[in-house]
Amino acid sequence: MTKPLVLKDIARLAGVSEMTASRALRDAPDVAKATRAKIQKIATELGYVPNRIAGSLASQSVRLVGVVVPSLSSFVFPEVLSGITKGLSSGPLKPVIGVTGYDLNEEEEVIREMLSWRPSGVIVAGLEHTDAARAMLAAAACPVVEIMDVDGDPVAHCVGISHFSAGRGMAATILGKGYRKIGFIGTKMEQDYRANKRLTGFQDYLQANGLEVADLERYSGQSSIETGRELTETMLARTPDIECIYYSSDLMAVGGMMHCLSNGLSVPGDIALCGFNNLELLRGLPIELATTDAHRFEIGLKASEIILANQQSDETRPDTVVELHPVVSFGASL
Amino acid sequence: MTKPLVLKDIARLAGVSEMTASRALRDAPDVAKATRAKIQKIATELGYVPNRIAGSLASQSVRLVGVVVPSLSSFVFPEVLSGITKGLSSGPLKPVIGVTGYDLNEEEEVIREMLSWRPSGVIVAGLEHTDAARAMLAAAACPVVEIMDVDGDPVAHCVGISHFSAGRGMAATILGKGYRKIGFIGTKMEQDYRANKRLTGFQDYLQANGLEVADLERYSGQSSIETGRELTETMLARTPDIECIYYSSDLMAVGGMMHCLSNGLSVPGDIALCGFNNLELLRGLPIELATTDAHRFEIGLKASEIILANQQSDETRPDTVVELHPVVSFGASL
DNA sequence: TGACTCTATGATAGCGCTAACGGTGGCGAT
DNA sequence: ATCGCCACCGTTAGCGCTATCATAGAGTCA
Repeated sequence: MTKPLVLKDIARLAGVSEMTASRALRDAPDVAKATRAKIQKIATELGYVPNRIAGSLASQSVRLVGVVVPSLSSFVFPEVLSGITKGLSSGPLKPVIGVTGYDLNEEEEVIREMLSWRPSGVIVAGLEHTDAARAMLAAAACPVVEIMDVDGDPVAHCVGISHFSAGRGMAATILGKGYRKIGFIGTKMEQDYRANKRLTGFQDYLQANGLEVADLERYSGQSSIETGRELTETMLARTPDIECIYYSSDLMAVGGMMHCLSNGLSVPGDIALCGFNNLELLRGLPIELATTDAHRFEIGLKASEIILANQQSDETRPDTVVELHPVVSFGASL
Repeated sequence: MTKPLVLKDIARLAGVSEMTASRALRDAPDVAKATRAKIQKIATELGYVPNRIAGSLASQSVRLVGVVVPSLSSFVFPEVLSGITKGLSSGPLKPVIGVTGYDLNEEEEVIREMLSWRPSGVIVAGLEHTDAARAMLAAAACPVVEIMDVDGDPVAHCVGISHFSAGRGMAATILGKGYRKIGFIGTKMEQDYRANKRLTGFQDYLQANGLEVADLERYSGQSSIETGRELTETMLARTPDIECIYYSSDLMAVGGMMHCLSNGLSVPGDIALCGFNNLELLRGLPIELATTDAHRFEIGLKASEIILANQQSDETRPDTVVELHPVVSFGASL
């Protein structure tokens, strides 16, 4: 315990050179079966854990993929991570998560940190970055995939949906159902670009149909059931004849649903509700919420596949852009 | 882009030695102001990102703390991570997350992977590990903190609550309210040790009062609102006169609540409900759920403080064990 | 037997950075 | 002048591994 165990120790004890020990422990070829077994036995017994810092430096390869997301508590990114984990599970690459808190400067920091470990790939949520972050991503010596969103100018590869058209799509669905007096409840956070794009798309579609958002309520801070509930109450008090509310997130919409349940309002009879993301959480609620599936798992999966496919760094290979198409699930709340 | 930028390049361009460049970029002392500025300017312009692999190897220090958790989608660990992030935010240490999927063999793998990077600390959820994992943690050259649970035999430092007494506490609360016919709905997953400890504590207390669990329902897979709802329905159909159900997680209890809301059952009139964790999610629901606060944020915070406090590796310093005490919040569902 | 494999192992030389120590020059104190 | 001291910068020697090439030995074939 006093002296950290190094490869040299294992080699000495096994009576072989460091090189042979290294090969044996990495399952590299060119080692006799008996030798390999002996070395591995000694290493296991001593609890030797190879120093990957040294290994990575020597081999100039780090089998890690940096994943940069804004938040883990918003319920949306864990599923993206599942997709990434699934996609990488067959190979030697492991995901490493970095969280930015929806702060572009923090994101720049996290990206710098990630790149300083010279990973085999980087996956970043969103298309909006600081100039420095964009420069780093563009100059990175590994495949880079921007995920979640396709409305913008990707640095490199890109997998996501158009939040603009998700907003339009939901507007179309709502109008199709005959609602005309429509409210929107969404985040005030400027840096939640995707939520804002949905609002823009939503407003665009309404406008194109001679309508506009009848009432708009915005909140700062994290979306939550509680906030959704409060703002729904506020909006209904202010604009009692509103027919339908579109929320920038399912969680907020669930809050709206809870307000209705608590106050004896029928959904969609008195008021129609719809959210965004199609969170797992929606299953089992008293009312099936209309929402848009954002393909979170598939986005993660696809992103990891792109990383895998670009390992042999072709450099000349063009950047992939994969646009998935958001699907409105009607639910019973509309 | 063809040739990766290294420190030597920066040094050459600035007309200084590698050592001076290194010092300048690390904000280390013994560099003249003007020299430092020049070097940093060149580095920024060229988008140089120091190679931390090399840096860490040379300095024999990795400013990373490995955090090993079973899941990110269960809503409970993100808050622990917030605590850790908060605790580390003042210093140079950064958390790195590993996910095990409640699988001890996978956990062993993740721990090995973490330790192979020679981190400045490791935080692991739970006290149950494979023998190999325990051995690695015990032999680790950095502070190790096991979190969430104190019922068991910690390898090193430990911060958590007693899930056994959380179970007892909720049983006491329920009995105190006068309920006698009590059901339990919990995970079947053997490896969710903490949930099982709560059940044991719960049963113990009932038994000590001449009672036993009137009906028991267990599920495999992740806990969810949907599953909670289904199993509540099953249990109420089988044992209609049940008075109170204790769930192994808030999410399941919310499912129970949703079943009641949908079926016009009054809570706690017809049936009382209680969960565990005191998830953020509970705020804003139509009925305030009785639950036990597991101090998730504080656990993360405290764990990171222990890591910080043990950086100067005293070796002789005794292991810290911090037991936080779960707090039952009565709610309106009991 | 020599020439040629092929397998298993070792010696050497880094990977890109930093710790540790060694200068150098300037300046004030004696 | 001599010494000491300090601020600044450079030289050297690794950190713990692995890529690469060299080499020993055993087997193959003409």
